[in-house]
Amino acid sequence: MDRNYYIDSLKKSNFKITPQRLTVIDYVRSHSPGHFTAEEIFNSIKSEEPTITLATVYNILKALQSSGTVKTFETSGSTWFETNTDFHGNFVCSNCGKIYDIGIDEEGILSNVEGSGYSVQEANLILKGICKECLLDRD
Amino acid sequence: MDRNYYIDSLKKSNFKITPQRLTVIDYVRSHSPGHFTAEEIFNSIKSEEPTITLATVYNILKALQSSGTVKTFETSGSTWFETNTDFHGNFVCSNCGKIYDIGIDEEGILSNVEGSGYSVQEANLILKGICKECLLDRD
DNA sequence: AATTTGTTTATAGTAACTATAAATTCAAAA
DNA sequence: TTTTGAATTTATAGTTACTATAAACAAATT
Ligand SMILES: [Mn+2]
Ligand SMILES: [Mn+2]
Ligand SMILES: [Zn+2]
Ligand SMILES: [Zn+2]
Repeated sequence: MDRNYYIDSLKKSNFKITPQRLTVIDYVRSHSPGHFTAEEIFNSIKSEEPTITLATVYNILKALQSSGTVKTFETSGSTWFETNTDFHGNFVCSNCGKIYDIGIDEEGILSNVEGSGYSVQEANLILKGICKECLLDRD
Repeated sequence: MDRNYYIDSLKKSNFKITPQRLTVIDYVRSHSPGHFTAEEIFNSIKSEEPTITLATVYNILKALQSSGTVKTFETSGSTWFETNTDFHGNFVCSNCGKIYDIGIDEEGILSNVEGSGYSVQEANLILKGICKECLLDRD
């Protein structure tokens, strides 16, 4: 995604543009699509942004989330952030820890739920198992 | 589910039967189907089991989980335990906090993922939104 | 340039677990 | 039925991931 997409989305939600926010945006953009913890981002950018704190990274991610450019899900005791805002499954490999995006038919799931009278704001499908690569290595 | 189903499942996995484990089993059985945190269970059973600690409740839930009678998922910063081990979605209402079980076609999702070469051990669909009841009250 | 309001920083605090080791108890075997 | 050994519970300390607070600072509107 274009850098301005993140900036404009922040502006549309009345968030200010700060150097710290731009640094986080540049980080997630250059690692996109990917899955990050706040701590991971914090550790990676503190050379470039030496006064930043972990609390600020959490705040920035919350701002990005509320402006719609970042999504989250929880698993293995922590919160993961990602720039892939399309509906998809997140497959966590029990062996190597990598997280993979899996295309899933949104309509099939949501029609089911909304048909039962619920109004869905957010949906997360989290899968655990062994990934392709690890299955091959296991011989 | 029958009380012996939990007991036999523990035995099959070489877990011992203790009064504390039976108390937790009785609790989840009598609130089934439901969604519990470890703390919730701990607070509810400590009148009956006055020396029990929260660590023990966590241990017991881990034993039940590994013997296959209890499943878990994470959302809103904590781990939820449930006795419904069939594949289903968990809908969390943003308004009242209640969690509802939603029937979902497992085959449709898993065929998609396993078709891509992954071996799935576990799948969790977590939905957030406004529940039926809260939608009606909102007028 | 001045003002306002949002943001960052530093730091303290909390919630949800997890680890450790001693005391206890379960259950299989003698 | 007692003994035995491993599993479990308990008490407690520790950790991780996150949240709150308030003062210092900076962005953006005028
Ligand atoms: Mn993803
Ligand atoms: Mn459920
Ligand atoms: Zn793997
Ligand atoms: Zn509700």
